[in-house]
Amino acid sequence: MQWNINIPTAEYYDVQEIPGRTTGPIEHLIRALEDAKEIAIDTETTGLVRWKDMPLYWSVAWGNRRATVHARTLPLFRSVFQDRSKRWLLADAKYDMHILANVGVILEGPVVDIQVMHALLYEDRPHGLKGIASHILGWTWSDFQDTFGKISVKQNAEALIRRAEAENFNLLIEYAANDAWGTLEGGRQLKIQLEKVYTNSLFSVLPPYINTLWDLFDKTEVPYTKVLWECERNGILIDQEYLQRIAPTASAEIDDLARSIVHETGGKVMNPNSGQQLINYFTSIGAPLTKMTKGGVSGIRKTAIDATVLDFLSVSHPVAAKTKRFRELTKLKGTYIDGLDEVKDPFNRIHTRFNQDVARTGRLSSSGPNLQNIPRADNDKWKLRGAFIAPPGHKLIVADYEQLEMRLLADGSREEGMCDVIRRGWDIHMGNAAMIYGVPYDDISVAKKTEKKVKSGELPESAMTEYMKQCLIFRAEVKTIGFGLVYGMGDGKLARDLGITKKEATEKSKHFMEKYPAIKSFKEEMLKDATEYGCVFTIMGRRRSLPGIHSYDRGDRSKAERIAVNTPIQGSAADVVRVAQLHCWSAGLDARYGARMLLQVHDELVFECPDENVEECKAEIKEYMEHPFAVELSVPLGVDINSGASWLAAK
DNA sequence: TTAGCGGGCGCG
DNA sequence: AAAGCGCGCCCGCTAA
Repeated sequence: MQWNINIPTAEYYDVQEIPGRTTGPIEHLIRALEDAKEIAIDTETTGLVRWKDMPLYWSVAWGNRRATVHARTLPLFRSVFQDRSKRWLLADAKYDMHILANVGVILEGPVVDIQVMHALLYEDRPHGLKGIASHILGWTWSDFQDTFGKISVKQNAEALIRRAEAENFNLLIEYAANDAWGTLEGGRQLKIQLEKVYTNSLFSVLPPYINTLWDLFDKTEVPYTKVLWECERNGILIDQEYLQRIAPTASAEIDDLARSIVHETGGKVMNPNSGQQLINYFTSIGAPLTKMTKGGVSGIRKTAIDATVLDFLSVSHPVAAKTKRFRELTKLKGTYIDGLDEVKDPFNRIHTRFNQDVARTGRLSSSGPNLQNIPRADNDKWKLRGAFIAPPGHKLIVADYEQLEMRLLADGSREEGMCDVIRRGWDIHMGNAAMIYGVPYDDISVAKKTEKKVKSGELPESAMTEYMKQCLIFRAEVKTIGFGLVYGMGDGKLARDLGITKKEATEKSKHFMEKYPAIKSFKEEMLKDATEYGCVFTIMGRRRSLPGIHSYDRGDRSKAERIAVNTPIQGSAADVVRVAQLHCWSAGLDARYGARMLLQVHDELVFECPDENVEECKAEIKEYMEHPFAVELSVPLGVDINSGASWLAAK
């Protein structure tokens, strides 16, 4: 096969020369790498578990050479790995960094993840090494499975590689060296491409040193990879006994509920988690099922039986209420109680992956397990956040941005009314309601407080006056409209959410826009960018292209328009948090306080800190988070920061 | 047994 | 005419 890139011969090295196998003495490779400034590196490992698995082979590419090397040589390359002036190129960098760290190897220089580079340029394409190679280099080679065979229970990665070692060693050398060469060449091309893309920001704070996507990548994404690697490496401690205590209770409760449902439906529903059985049952008793699902990729719409439908049916059918409860409990049990238990390390710590190249907006995603969707206390009878704890002598510090997206909307639009609300330190939704309906802020505030006291039984129902109720309706309306406009909500959905007619909803959103005209202009500006340039920008100059914006399909076009409004807000929030994390990291909180960053949950950071340093550390984190940029935004950023023995207690 | 899909639902 | 954004995981179901 002829490829349109040059592929040098794969060299092989081991601790000592092996006639007919190695290419030369290992010292030659050490010397060559000592001279190299830019090196791609990859590992072949015993498996995919990042806190446990070990390297078997590693491969490197630099200049116009590539080599595969036995893992036992790694200690000999100390001088190479410790050289801070070297740039390392990797694909899925954090994975290999974990594997290397498992044998004591730390890459001290900057680590460049070509998957993140690719994600900045081509949001809608696959960012895996093989995907990048075929897309950017026009080069494909046989993947792990085609080279070594399928990983199964009986044949794990190590067994497969050992077999190749014995049976077809050259194939192994070739495969490993391909990965490194593809990474090096892909990285070189992507750098050239990133340098060509000039970027922009609607907001005023884009630092002068960011002109192109390469600048954005080099200044923020590259150091961020290491920050995230440390978060992953640290992991978060789990209270093992806590989980063990609630697991049987949960099982028993679920079983009871299931039995009761089977009984009440006369045995027609054997498994309340089966949508089909539920649909059959409710149809058989003549219950109305009108809602349809979206239909997934195929677009085939089916009868929906989700929480909204079950709520509706609950009024006349107790089975529906029980089914909903059953779903909630099995979700908690399966995903969070059993799920977390299965992935903890021997020290009861859980290591999520923070994916830097997944979300189209520039947000992180978290997986294996996802620690960004742990239930909140108000939605979880077992208080699972209480199972995430600090070790003895430590506290968890939890820092939350207050209304970050709304504040960025205020800054981006320069809507004076909204900026004013924020500068006064008002609650954003109450303040907006006051501005838009011309009601005194204090009245709404009093109404909210009274409502709270009535709910807790401290005050009688009669304490709520009609006027107070009206104030709260104003607040609820403005809150829904506010969130809705960030997501591009239509009036139909707004009407449904507020329980009013569509005509009324249209009136209300019109009224909102009349009072906050700059918000309207902001939306129009984003749509203009999208139409003219085919992309929108975030505060740090991240781009998202919108191919659907000129689609002839009205649905696709509308979707692109909603994205055009949402991405600058959601993506800018992600940028702010990212920059704050970089500040926290470069401030050396670990060295000075023994404080470690553990989690990022979009607008929230979680740290672990020795008791005696908690207050000082909190003050510093708050400062970094509230002032991420050299230039101040047009509104202040607010951070709510707390500490406690657990994630639950620190809220 | 395994893989992929759709529905549903947890979070921000 | 109607249309909310961004994720990942569990479960049931079907096909291979």
